[in-house]
Amino acid sequence: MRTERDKREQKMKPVSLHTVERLSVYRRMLEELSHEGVEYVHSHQLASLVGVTAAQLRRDLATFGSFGSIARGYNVREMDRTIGRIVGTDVTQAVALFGLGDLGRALLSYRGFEERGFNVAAIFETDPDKVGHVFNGRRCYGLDDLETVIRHHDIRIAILASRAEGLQELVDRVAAVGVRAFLNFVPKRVNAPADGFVENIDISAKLEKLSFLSRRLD
Amino acid sequence: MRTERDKREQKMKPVSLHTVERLSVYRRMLEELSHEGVEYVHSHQLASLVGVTAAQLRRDLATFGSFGSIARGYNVREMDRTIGRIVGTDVTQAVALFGLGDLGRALLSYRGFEERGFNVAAIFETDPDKVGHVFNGRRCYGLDDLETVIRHHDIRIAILASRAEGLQELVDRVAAVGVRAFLNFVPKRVNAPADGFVENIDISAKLEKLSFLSRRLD
DNA sequence: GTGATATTGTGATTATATTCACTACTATCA
DNA sequence: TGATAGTAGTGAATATAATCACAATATCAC
Repeated sequence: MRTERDKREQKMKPVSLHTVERLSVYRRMLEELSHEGVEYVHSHQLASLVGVTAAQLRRDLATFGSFGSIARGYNVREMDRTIGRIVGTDVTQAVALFGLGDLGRALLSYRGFEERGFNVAAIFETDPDKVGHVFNGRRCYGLDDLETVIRHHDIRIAILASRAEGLQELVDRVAAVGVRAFLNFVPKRVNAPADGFVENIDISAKLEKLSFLSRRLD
Repeated sequence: MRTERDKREQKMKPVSLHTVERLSVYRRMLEELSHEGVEYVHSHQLASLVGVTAAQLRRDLATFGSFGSIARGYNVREMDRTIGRIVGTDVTQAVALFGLGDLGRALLSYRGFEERGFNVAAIFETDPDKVGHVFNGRRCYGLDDLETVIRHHDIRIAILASRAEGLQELVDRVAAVGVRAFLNFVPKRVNAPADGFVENIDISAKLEKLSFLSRRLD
């Protein structure tokens, strides 16, 4: 049998995830330029600013259409908005934070969420001392309320900053309510639910990579 | 024409950075297995646990030699040690943390550093209220002492969690004292110094990637 | 207007990463 | 001991990503 998803992905042009990640990088630089009052930018300028080749930048953008004008380059503000539309941050999305330890607290005061249209609508914790209180203007719930709160706020993305124990079970339970995207800070492998995605942020792995690279020069 | 760099890289076997990143993932799972008392593991078992193909796992390991035994698989503890030796975490390395805001504080209490042989030997801050004090057992210095402290502790890796302003200048100054590896949490592009490496941890980019992916299903 | 210039978007090419598929082998057990 | 089942390591094939290089064309100076 062929699922709905198969059919859709067959029709849909495959997009490189490398490209999608770079869009965010371009976008940040575009906003910096916009802030400086720059109106138009050429591919080789922007590319050099973010450290990629001009050809790659053009190819990345061409994946989604044709946005530049010959001999004038790309309109900074327009391209910023376009990328926002592509990645889907043109409308605010509700996210839930799981775990309010040191990392969770740091994430709560991370301004990048709102800047990019992500609204931390709820916090979940197992610690009864935290449940029921409000942190940085966000209410902290116990896991009993999980389904209700996620549905009520229409949560789209879950940020995992909890303990490693029971993480997979938590993910599965959250996925069952309809959440498909998980940003995982916990140094523990989780399987993505069906039709879902897990992105891992692995500090140790990055550190070990750096260690490997710098050792190589000696 | 053949450049100096070409010659050097020809001698040195090129190693895929994808492979290096996966080594860390394998390693974490190996430690979990070791903790559970597992002595030997087959490529397809370990591969399925971490979500890669068995062929890829074997290829990754084969980059660095031949560690498994036919029909018995890989010795869990030995492979763990081997990976440690490859990435260079068999000896403790001193790292410095730049910036003691919310994120910096969270990183200070992140146990992954010590677990992987990284010792946060010093903190640097511009806020005079913090300079001179001790946080989580680590002394906080002002930028005046930068060169002295880095040399004294033989700092190898810099973790960037400061403000975006003046980041490039900071990196260049730190690189001038011999630090070649930078782990950048600041949402701002930095150019790697000559013979140096910058690894970015970009939370917004990961979020936008998730947003893109989950939107795609609708 | 018009020609000179410079840039985008893209087909063709190259480089890199992953997977396939098989060989040589080793532990196990009859 | 010898047959068997099943695995690691790897050359070959495939898939994916990055780069090259150029045709088409918009802008601008005059």
